[in-house]
Amino acid sequence: MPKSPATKARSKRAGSQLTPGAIIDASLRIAARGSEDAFTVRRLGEELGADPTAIYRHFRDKDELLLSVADHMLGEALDAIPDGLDWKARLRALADASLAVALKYPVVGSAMASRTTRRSNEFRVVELILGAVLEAGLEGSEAAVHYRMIGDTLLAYVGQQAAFLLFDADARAADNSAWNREYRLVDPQRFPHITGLSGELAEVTDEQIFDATVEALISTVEKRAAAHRGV
Amino acid sequence: MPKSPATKARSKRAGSQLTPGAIIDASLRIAARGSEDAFTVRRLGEELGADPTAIYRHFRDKDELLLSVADHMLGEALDAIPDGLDWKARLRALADASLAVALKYPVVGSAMASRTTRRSNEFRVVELILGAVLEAGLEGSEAAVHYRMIGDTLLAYVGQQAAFLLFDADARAADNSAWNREYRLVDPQRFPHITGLSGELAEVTDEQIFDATVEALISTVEKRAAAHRGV
DNA sequence: ACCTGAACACCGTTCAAGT
DNA sequence: ACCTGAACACCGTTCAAGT
Repeated sequence: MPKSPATKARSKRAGSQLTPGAIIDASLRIAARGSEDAFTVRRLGEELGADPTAIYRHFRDKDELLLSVADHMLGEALDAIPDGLDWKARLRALADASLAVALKYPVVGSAMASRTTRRSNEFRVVELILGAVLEAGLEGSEAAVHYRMIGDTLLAYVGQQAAFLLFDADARAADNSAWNREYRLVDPQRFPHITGLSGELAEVTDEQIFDATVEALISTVEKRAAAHRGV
Repeated sequence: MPKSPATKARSKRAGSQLTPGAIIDASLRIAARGSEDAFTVRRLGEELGADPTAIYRHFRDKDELLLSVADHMLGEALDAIPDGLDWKARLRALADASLAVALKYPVVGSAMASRTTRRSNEFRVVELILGAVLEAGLEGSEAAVHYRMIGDTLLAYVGQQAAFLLFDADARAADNSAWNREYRLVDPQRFPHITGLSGELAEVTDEQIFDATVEALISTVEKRAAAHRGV
């Protein structure tokens, strides 16, 4: 496809037709390769067939590029959420889609865990969460605080999972097997609870943890809304 | 104090008495300077009065050093938790102490958000959380899953806050003022909830968000324990 | 107006050489 | 047995030079 006649005009001078969109697309392709391909300015230049420093004509620095890529990812997550869901199902769908997109592009997912893109798709996410907590029955500053609780917790958790994917295979394996190694060998006198639950601890899955966290956020909103109605 | 006669023997050859403990202490001093002092191998050599590469005689690589420093931080957090608290107060104290220590040494706090130190103080934290959820009334795999929910969520949240502290002042200011800038200028037709709550959103504090998150974790454990007793 | 490429000021880590 | 210091293979970014 890159060699078809239709694209000839765009490449008459190799790599000289850079646009912000083309740079973001190339960034997403590199990010999707996870830890196998470092997301560097030089690698990005290669992917674009241009000089590594050409991107500085379109983005102030790498951070601004990352924010734009992250906002693109939020858009991808939002587009995966179907219409017509009630507030709980909307929050669950947002959580699942956010995790999926962060694991798909882990370099960006982890780098953006403590940032705000302040771009259009982030506005859509905020509007979605606010709509959910308002539908649940929260109002005013209580709605605002609980939106932040949900947004920050989701972002942090999802970024944490993405960052873990970026460690080299050895470090990941060591962390994953810790429950079956270091935690099995712990002194039963000093750590009776760890010893007593070592089997159950080794069997907990990432899905169980994520589900429990999301349900904790949802049921907290529900509980606050019920308390509010009771007043 | 470093110049007292008692310490003379230790410094007859400048910087030649490195120990893992001295390297960890120097790391903590650098980390405590936050974004003002980069936590690099070269900077660490300076702080120790030794060649930058001397630390490789005591730690396999920088990651192993970071894990040791992080475990030291967990010890500092644990030592700040008083005895005799009930399970809810213990979890609240752990959350507060973890946040405090991560904000005190933000470089390490943010780098370790998705890691497991597998060292002694981490065992103590696990034992504390497991003890709390067991005291609340959870058992077996339910205790294990809820321990992971609390541990992972706290670590992720606290790491996110620490990472935010590391951005340069400009980026931090831009993120903090977003609620008073970008979010105020949003299209009221497309984003009615953001528009309606813009005042409340700008006033939410980090403390409110952290408290709401910790209470969400605690009340989820309480709710599950009550459901369990009901069976 | 945009792209190039040399250059700068950094990183973490290795390894032969010292003591 | 431990420390040194040159060296390597990287980073992001700047800036004068090209077109």
